[in-house]
Amino acid sequence: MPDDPTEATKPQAPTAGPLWFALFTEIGIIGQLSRTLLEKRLPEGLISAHFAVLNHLARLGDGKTPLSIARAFQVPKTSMTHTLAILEGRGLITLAPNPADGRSKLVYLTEAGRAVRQGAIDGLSPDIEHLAKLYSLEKVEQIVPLLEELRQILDTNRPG
Amino acid sequence: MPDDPTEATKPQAPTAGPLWFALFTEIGIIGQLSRTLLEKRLPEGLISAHFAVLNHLARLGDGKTPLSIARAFQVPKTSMTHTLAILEGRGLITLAPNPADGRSKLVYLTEAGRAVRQGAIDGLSPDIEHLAKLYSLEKVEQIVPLLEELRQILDTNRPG
DNA sequence: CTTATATAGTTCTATATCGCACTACACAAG
DNA sequence: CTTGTGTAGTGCGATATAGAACTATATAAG
Repeated sequence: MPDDPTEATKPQAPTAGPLWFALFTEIGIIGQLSRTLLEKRLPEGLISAHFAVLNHLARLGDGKTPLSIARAFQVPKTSMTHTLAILEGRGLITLAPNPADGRSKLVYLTEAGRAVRQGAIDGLSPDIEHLAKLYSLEKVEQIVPLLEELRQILDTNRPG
Repeated sequence: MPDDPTEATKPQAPTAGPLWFALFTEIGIIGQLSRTLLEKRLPEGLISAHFAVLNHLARLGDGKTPLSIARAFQVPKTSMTHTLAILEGRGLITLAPNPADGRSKLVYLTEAGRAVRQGAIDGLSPDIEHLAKLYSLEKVEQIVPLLEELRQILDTNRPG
């Protein structure tokens, strides 16, 4: 029935669907491209998911639990266990028992972890400057709040 | 030196970097959330990457080569080989030799493939209607062209 | 025609992601 | 204290992603 051409004659909301699809498609591709860009600036073997954790801890403060980090990125906790094991193996974070809860742990950045994060950020700055020449700051300023709002809506209406 | 506070007093482009970071962070998280949303509406075992291929072929016409599809999504061709093998195994596409190039193949949607795609789209329409109540169409219309432009810039300036 | 180089796709292998089942601890009820 | 229920994290297995090396075909140079 959605293929019925007469459907399209409905006065309100003629076909918002395709626009939403286009939105998510663009977001998917840009996500892919930016991930690739970032990973070129990371030490061998580190990927976007690893950086994301380092960045999260540096920006919002470390001493977070693994589960809270997993939730922040909307990934299963098993994935986070794996990511944290890699980071710990590389000496970029340390895992300490949570004094407030025996089931839990707390994640702390090491100096090496901070350095890797800062190095990636510094390494990206030429890329960003280059982008800034081609895509005006005004556009970025326009998009970011719109995306933040959308993210929040998707986030709070998750279970579906 | 990027931590030097005096840096921030530069008249032009005081710190565009963090804004760009925020942009890509939001895009990453929204990508993650929308992927999860989509996968709830797909048949068991099919994921976002599989749907993307079906959708691509349905929208732009089938008879594409595997490599062209890989490029459209910015994934390595080895990943596409795998994805296509899954889709073929499920009877959602067929792979035919390319009469114009003996090295190459052409990908065609089967009726089952079209049906799975349409089923996912139909299944998503309640979700989209729900989103549309919380996030105005105007905002989507505002974002999409901005993202398209950004994607194109990232796409053409890839090698870095 | 022969050779050199480039391209499409696959195979192999390593790592990432994620669901399921499990353990350990927390906390409330009794 | 004991029991029942919920939560944090892990181990394991299945599938996804991606780089390196390989095969087969195409195309250009001579």
